[in-house]
Parts: sequence; structure tokens; C-alpha cells
Amino acid sequence: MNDYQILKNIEKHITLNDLEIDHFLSVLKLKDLDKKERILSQGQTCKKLYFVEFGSLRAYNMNEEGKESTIMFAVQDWWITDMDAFVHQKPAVLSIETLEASRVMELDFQKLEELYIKIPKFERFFRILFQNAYIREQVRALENISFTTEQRYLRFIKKYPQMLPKITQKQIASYLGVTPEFLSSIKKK
Amino acid sequence: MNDYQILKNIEKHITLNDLEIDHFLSVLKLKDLDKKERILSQGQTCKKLYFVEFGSLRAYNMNEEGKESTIMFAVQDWWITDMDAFVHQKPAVLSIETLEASRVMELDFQKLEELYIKIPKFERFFRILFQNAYIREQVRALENISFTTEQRYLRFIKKYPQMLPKITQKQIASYLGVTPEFLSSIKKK
DNA sequence: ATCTAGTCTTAAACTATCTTAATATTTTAC
DNA sequence: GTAAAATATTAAGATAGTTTAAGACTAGAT
Repeated sequence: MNDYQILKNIEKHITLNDLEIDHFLSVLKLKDLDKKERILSQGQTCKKLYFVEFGSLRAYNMNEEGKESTIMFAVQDWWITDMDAFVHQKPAVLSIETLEASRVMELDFQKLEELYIKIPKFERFFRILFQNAYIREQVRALENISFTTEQRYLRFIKKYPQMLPKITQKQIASYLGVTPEFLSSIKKK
Repeated sequence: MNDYQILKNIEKHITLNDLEIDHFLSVLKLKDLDKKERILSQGQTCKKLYFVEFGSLRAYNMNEEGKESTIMFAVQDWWITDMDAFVHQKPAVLSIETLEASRVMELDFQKLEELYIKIPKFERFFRILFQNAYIREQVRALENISFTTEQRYLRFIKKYPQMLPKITQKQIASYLGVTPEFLSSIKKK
């Protein structure tokens, strides 16, 4: 009964045989999380890459003055971590916590490195994953510098409608990089 | 005399034997470009991925009102294209042109797909390349929403000092997403 | 069910950034 | 080498976004 979401996600790009599936599942660790549970804290080293089986999470940074900036939201079928901290095994700039009760699959840094060697198909899988992630961020960078805040807000609610029931105005504002007061004034229109 | 920059770039992450090097070079096309020569225009399909042997280029978008937004600069040893348009073979959102006389290596979309099959090590190479590109863009996204324009300007000149002699204030402004007038007023300090 | 703490909205005063326009400077084309 | 075009700077007035503070409205904890 291997009906994990993560296997469907992998099989979007590569095909695994039964042995490979077994091995892959053996390096994962399933974790059930409560609402508002934190799985990574700024400053910590980031040892895991997470896949969302169900639920939702948020990755954000808090600066010296206490201002929060949300860098990404993740819902079912998304991968999330502080990628810089994970890949280079250095202190995290981001904290990550659940927005609701959630289930994630943990993939350990060392185990992923071994996986690339043992099943090279995963190089292809993550090549495509990072390729798409890069494209998404490049589009976001363009929108950030060329759109007005109102355009970016409309785009956000159109692009991520599944998120809306789960997140606060304050969190949307911190993703757009404006104050909740200003977001509120935009919505009045 | 295979002393191409691109081979050194590849060998940062994978090791090729002589046969593989020959094959790889055979799918590349060397192109010498004049200053201000355009290699991709908004609206076109984007068939090539480019590597900069020497010189420098800029990728930018122009919106309906004629406002330019620079999405990236590339100098020696960098890869550049409209990745969304390249990977999904759809119309480009970006134009790319040289900032000075330059030499690039062209890698064709179809040839790259074949390369992944013929020499799977390239899956690893591009996995690492996209991984780093994603990390860079994620850091940029965070800086865009959490830093002041002045902080972002200082960070830009610190991070890309090699670019400064080659680019105009207007282009820096369009990368930061502000007007040249406002950038000028920041520099007065 | 009630209390509390956090969120959302509104408004006024303030700061950052844009727009326009004029001038000075640099680059490009012949 | 010179004229024309593009870039850079400056400044004044307009718009976008922040800060602060207060009141209304949830949601979470007991």
C-alpha cells in the first residue's frame, strides 16, 4: 500500500522499480506535525529536505528589528527547506513551521547524497525539480521589480488559491514585502 | 588545445573522459558577438542555452509601457538564457544582448535533451547548476522584500564588482527595480 | 463561556520613491 | 572631430508605502 503522495511526485519525472521504491522509502522518515510546529529555526544547521504529504507550511526570515519576511508557502505535493543552508550545510536563514496539522516526509542531507550515487535517476529528478524551482523564482524576481504591489497581490491570490484559507493577511503581506496596514488599504478597492 | 572556459566550468562538478569531451564539444556552437548584439528577443521561442566564454550580457524584460527590468547579468563563466522559455519551448519573456564584444557557447535545446540521455553525468552537472541558481534567486527574493533599496544597491556592487565597469546606472536601476533618478539620489550619500 | 492575545482595519503624519522637466555629461555615428 | 543621441544628475511636486495609535474582530487557552 505504497500510496504516498511523494511517490506520485517522484513519478512525475522518473520511473522507479520496486526495489528502488523500497530503498527510497527506507531513507525517508514520515513525520506528523501539529499546527504551528516548527521544524527548522533560524541559526540551526538544516539537515533535512521536506516533502508535504498533506497540510501546509511557511518558510520565513526574521531580521534584527523583528520584521518577518515570508519566502515561501508549501502545500501538499511541494518540497520545502532552506535550500542554501541544506545544500551547503550552513546555518539556516529561514525558519519553517506548519500552518495547520500536517504530514511531511523528511529526507536527510547525507542520505540524499548517497541516493544520488545509488540511484542516479534521482539526479534527473532533482535536476528537473531545481530547474522548475529556479524558473519560478526567476519569474517572481521579475514580478517583484516590475509589478505594483496591487498587481503582485492579485497574482498571488490567483496563483495560490489553495493557500488563502490557511494563511493570514499578515503572512500575505510579509510575502509581498509590505505592511499588513498597506495590504489592507489595497484590498479596500 | 581544448582550453575552453566551458570545460573548466563543467569540471567543477563532474569529470569527463576524452570521448565525452569530444562529444560535448561537438554539440556546442561557438559564437563571437559584437557589442550590443542581441541573441534572444522577447516573443521568440528560445532554442539555446548560452555559456559566456568571455565578455558580458544582460537579460531583461520590457513591459507594455516600455519600462525595462533587468533580470540578470552574465559575465565570463556564467550560463544565461530565458530558462522558462528554453525549458518549456515557449515564447521568451526576456531579451538578451551583449554589453561588449563577447564569445559564447550555444547549447541547443534538443541536443541538451539528448546529452542527458547519452552522458547521464550531465544530469548531475545541471542538477547542481540549477540548485545553485535556485539558491541565488531565493536569496535575491528575500533581499528584495526585506532590504531597503540602498542596502540592495550596496549589496549589488559588492557582489558583482566585475560588472560595474561594463554596465550603466540605468541598467543597475532596472535590476534593482527603481528609477535611474532615484538610484542617483541614493548614490549622493 | 470568558479572558487574552493576536489580527484586521482605519486614519493621520511621515518617508520613500516616482514623474516630469531642465541641465550637464558621455557615447555613438558619421 | 563634430553633431546627435543616449545617459546621468538635480530639483519640485505627486503618489506609494510606513509608522503609530486606536478600536473592532477573531482564535486559542483556560
